[in-house]
Amino acid sequence: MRIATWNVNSVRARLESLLAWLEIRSPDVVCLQETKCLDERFPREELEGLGYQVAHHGQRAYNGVAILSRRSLEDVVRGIGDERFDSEARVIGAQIEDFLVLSVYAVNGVEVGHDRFDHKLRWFRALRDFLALRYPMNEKVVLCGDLNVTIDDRDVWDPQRWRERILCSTPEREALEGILALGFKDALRKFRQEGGVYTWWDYRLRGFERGWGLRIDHMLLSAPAFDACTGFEVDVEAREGKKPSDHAPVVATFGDPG
DNA sequence: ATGGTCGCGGAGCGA
Repeated sequence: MRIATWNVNSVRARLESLLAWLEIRSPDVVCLQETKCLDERFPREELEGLGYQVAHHGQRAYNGVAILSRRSLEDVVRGIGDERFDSEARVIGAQIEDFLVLSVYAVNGVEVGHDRFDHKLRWFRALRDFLALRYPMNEKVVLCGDLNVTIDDRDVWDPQRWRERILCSTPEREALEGILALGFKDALRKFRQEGGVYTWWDYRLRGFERGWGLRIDHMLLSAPAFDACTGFEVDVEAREGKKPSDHAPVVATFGDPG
């Protein structure tokens, strides 16, 4: 079983690249973020044509999350059951065989001290409460997505430059730590301890060409999922081509590496 | 400190 997560920055703008990537990599499950469209504009038929069942939770122009699965997709949950936050489409979950999969797009927060920064911290607390209520950690829980936070300075190309700035600040890292404290572990760190693994590069700074990256897309695993995880990679090549997303896909393998 | 590039939707907002 291979599970991927990818912030595509508009599923419609990225459809050609996404379809080509799915054909080459053929993951069993794909969590998408920033689909940026209503459900009726989601390219369902094209994805079903590649053998995927589709669950989408979208809105007009912003946000939007989806789960694609070549295996049976059941018990779809949209939102976190908190009306303070569910006007923005940021969370979708589903059961896929013995995995509980979540596709999450965290609040960005703009900058430290901004109104949206405080909103981001409150949103993380609400997400934590939702997970604590609905996701038994003795199951194989796979929380995927653009969490818009670096876990520590190994996830930052220039920690001095990014010190206490958005995506890297102590309050954000503590908010993410609140999720991890439920019992999740960072899939990457089962395999690699060194820094320099990034998933996002700013379009504006021409960050990819300069190696100016951050790791803000994560796969957080419950202990049973962590134990079952046999591989992890960031597909940096997908950030290279023409008209790329600003994020690279992350792919984890569970069970037989094949 | 500032600006830079995308995508949506058709001006300005969000990232």
